Amino acid sequence: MDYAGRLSAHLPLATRLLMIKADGSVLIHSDGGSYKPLNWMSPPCRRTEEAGRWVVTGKSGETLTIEIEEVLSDTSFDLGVDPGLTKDGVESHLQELLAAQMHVLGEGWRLIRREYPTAIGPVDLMCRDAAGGAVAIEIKRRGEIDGANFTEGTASRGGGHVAVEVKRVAGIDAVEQLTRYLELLNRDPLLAPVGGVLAAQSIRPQARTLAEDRGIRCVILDYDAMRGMPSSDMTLF
Amino acid sequence: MDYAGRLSAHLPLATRLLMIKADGSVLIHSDGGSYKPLNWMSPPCRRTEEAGRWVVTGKSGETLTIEIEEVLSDTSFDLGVDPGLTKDGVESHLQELLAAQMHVLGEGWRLIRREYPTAIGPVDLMCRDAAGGAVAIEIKRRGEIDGANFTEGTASRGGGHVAVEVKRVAGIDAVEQLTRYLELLNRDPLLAPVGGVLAAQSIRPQARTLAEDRGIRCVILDYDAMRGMPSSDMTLF
DNA sequence: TTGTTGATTTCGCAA
DNA sequence: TTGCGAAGTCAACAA
Repeated sequence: MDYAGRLSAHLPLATRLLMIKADGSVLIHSDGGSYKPLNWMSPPCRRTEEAGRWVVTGKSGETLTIEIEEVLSDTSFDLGVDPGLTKDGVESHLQELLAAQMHVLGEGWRLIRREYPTAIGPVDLMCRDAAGGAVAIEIKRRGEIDGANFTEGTASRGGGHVAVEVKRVAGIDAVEQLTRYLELLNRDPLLAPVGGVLAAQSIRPQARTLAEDRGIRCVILDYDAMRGMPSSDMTLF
Repeated sequence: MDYAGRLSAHLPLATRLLMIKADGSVLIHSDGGSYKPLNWMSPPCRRTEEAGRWVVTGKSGETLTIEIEEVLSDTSFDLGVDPGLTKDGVESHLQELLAAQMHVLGEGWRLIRREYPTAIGPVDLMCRDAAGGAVAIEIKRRGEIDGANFTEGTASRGGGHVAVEVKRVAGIDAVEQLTRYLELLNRDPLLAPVGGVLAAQSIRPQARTLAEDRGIRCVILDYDAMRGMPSSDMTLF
């Protein structure tokens, strides 16, 4: 095998596993290492085959040339469409954690339901604070809060309803989104008044300023601490 | 498939390609994407097999559970030992190029040695400018210079010694690193005074500002042009 | 479209 | 063994 692209690489003659995916990409695996192949060609690419010689040409002109001395096995299957992979331990995991540990938001807080539906989209968690006020929570892992703390920010207003937004990587839009939720939720006489909480593992100063200017409480979540607390531990670390 | 480790992941039932390498590692590939499998278990790991159910346990206790509904094909081969891969065209290649083309840094510059040792680490290249001043070069491919040019930056000071740093992906730390080298090198009365040059394929404005503030010359390397010059051109770009 | 950041990163080198 | 930086990184996501 010879590869000529951003770098040059050469593989001597040996028994290897060649994989051709549906998109034409080619992988050359050895019998060890990790999931990374010895060499490969990423899609999009074209492959020409002639007399034991494959030439795979990538989009940018890089070439992967494979000389095939002997074929030990050659199988082909249509895998069909990929249903996709679902990962937890990320957003949804933090959502679970916070749902199971409402107390980190305040004494007496309790969950109403997850993925609370609204006209402009679901809020991750809906709950009530100690005074019985409704609380909406949207979960993401890291946010734009920076330097805030549970003990900081606008205190939970007794009896007031609180919407909690936990953003992952968002910018100021997390505050904007929470603001939209609050506007909508406050139109419901059964919920209003609804306060807001922006919760994240970290919040940028800009977002915090904007949030607090709108009376939205800023909350920092300690993911490691929360992960150590709950009863269920599907994840090991 | 279910994975429980640093995160949790689930794959629904579908036709997939399972690969077991000689070291026991397991790969689950779909028919697209890149060379990265949908899921995997890195070595070292152990695998137990029972009634269409594989359980792969990693070193740290993470588990990969695979339920096998139907086997379309099952082949096994001993690939033997891997002769290994040889790569060119990365850092060392650019180091070679610059070592062979000192003239791109200035007329009359010449190489002293590659991997020049210092107490805080090796400088990739040590050379002398036209006036006989010592020059230290550390090679990486892309850097944090952005918008600089050979004709820009602090001009090579006649007779002064110049340390040249060529960073690949570094941030401002490239400037810091070069600064440390310069401090150390300037303690050597046989070398001092030693100037600095930060060379890269691109440099971020921040780094350039910091560098030039410290009297470090900023240099952009034209990799394509440099590669086109020498006799060998195994790589395409 | 472009840039930035995280990854079950992997991989290499050096201390 | 450990730690750090590079990768033909890949991939998700914000600007």
